[in-house]
Amino acid sequence: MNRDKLFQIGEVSKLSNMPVKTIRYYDEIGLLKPEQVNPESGYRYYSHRQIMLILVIKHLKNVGFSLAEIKHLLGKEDMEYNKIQIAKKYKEIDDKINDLLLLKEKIRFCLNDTSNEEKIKNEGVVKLRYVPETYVAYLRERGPVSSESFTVKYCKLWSLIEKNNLHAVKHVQAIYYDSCIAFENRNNTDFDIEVCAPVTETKEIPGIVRKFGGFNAVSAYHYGNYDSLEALYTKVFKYAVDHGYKIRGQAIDNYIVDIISTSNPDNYVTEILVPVDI
Amino acid sequence: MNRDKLFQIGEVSKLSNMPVKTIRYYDEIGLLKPEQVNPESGYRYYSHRQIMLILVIKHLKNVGFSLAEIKHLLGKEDMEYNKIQIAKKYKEIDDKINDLLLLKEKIRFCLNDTSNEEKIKNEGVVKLRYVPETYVAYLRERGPVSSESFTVKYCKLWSLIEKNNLHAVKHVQAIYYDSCIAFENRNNTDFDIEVCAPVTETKEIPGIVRKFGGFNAVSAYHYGNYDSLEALYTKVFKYAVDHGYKIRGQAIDNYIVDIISTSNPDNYVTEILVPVDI
DNA sequence: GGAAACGTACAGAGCCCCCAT
DNA sequence: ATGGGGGCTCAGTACGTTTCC
Repeated sequence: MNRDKLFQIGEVSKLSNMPVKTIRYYDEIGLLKPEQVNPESGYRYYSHRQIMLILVIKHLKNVGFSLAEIKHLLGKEDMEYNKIQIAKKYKEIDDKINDLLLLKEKIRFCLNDTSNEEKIKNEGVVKLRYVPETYVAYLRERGPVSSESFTVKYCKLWSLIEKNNLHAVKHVQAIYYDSCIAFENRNNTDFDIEVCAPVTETKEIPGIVRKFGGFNAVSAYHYGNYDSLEALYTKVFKYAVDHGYKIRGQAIDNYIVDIISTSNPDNYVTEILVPVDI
Repeated sequence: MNRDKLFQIGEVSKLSNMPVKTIRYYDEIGLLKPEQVNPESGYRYYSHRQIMLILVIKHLKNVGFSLAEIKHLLGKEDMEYNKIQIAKKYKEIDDKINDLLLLKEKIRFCLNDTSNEEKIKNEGVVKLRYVPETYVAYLRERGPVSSESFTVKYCKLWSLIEKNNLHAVKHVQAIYYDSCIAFENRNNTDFDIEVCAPVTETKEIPGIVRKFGGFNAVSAYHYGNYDSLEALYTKVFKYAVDHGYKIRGQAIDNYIVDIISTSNPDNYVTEILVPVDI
């Protein structure tokens, strides 16, 4: 039976279009042993059946099996078993596609956000806008207004998102539930603050995901670091009062471009929102 | 400025939900250096800004950047550059999705084929069927009928498919252009044989991809190894003659279940086709 | 006594470099 | 030119030991 022509590793490589190193590696891990090995030179010799096997391995690799799985599959000659494995792999690939589609969606938001940046170069312009309804993962806690405490809140929010397998998109927001007090009592260290991030999931989960938006708000864009946010808030509140809108009592920072997108605070873009009833 | 609270690595780990080892590893590769290091103990101390950076790193990792890319991105503070990189990554993901969709399609064919297997348990039944039009990658060469020479032909066909970035689906076929001679001149070593495989691409490429099918053929299924294929061919030819069909002069092996799907030749399923004009 | 540090090995699927024939 | 082997990649994880707070 072994009177078939035997091929050297280089010939096999050329025929099967598979690097020599890889074929040697397959021998090493026991996936594809040569038909013969010259005990003196260590040269490997392959039969045409093994070359076919390389094609089979390629096929299975293309279908997404790992080398370990392929080794297992080649061991069995049972069709049913293979069919089950392939069906499983099919589902795996479907899941992977769904993950990537979500990821794509996420990135699309990033791109949109940064390109939005160009059309919102209306620094300091105050106007009324409707905030559409979305679902957000949220974390509401009392605490001081300091970047350190914000960091902690964001971390907690993110842990929440990760632990519940949610998919956050777009930018993060902070809601100050007692903004009116805040502006009078600067050095208070006990504010009622919520940080939240829009997610793709569209159902409420008590304590984790809730609806946000669905109201009108007076809005303005702020560029640069957060030192001068307050002046803009004063302007926005004044706008609401001047137009006779009823202020609901919260203030919202909508971090369009923040530390996630740029390391230079001068590039920050923040929309501030004061929800009102008109 | 450095009067902020500094965090030990364990605290950072708990807050950011990132293993201690990983944070240390990020220091090692220079991705995230601690704010301070105690020169005596080697203890690392992080500020809240660096904890935010961990979230940024997580975000970028989620979006598909490698650690090296992230290091590069964090080095720059230029928005435009980041935007370009993100757009690039977006395209990468889109490509990956398309690849997976093709792969999914490919697997769907595998599953269909093997489930077809059940409904074609009509061993030896000869009947007329229409072979629909498809596009196939093909390789037509003269040579002997031996498994060795077939191996070489398949390898060449596969190289062709790979080099032209084609996407083969379903099973492979062999077309014997001088089948009539073949049955008389068994030991001839110079047959006109074509091996081909259906591809998803739907345009002809001269010498590589062509249309196949669009004709009627007498068909029968063969189970097991190829030793007894010939008897079935005789039966099929007789069927064509008996029904008064005009034989076109080729014979086609359609390898439904072959070495790619099973390692046991007893499980092989081959459809044989003799194209006819009715 | 828990938490920090350090060093080494391992995972998958190969790729790259150097040396011998 | 064609073999062989060993070390390297990536993004960590696991194990073991020692030192620090």
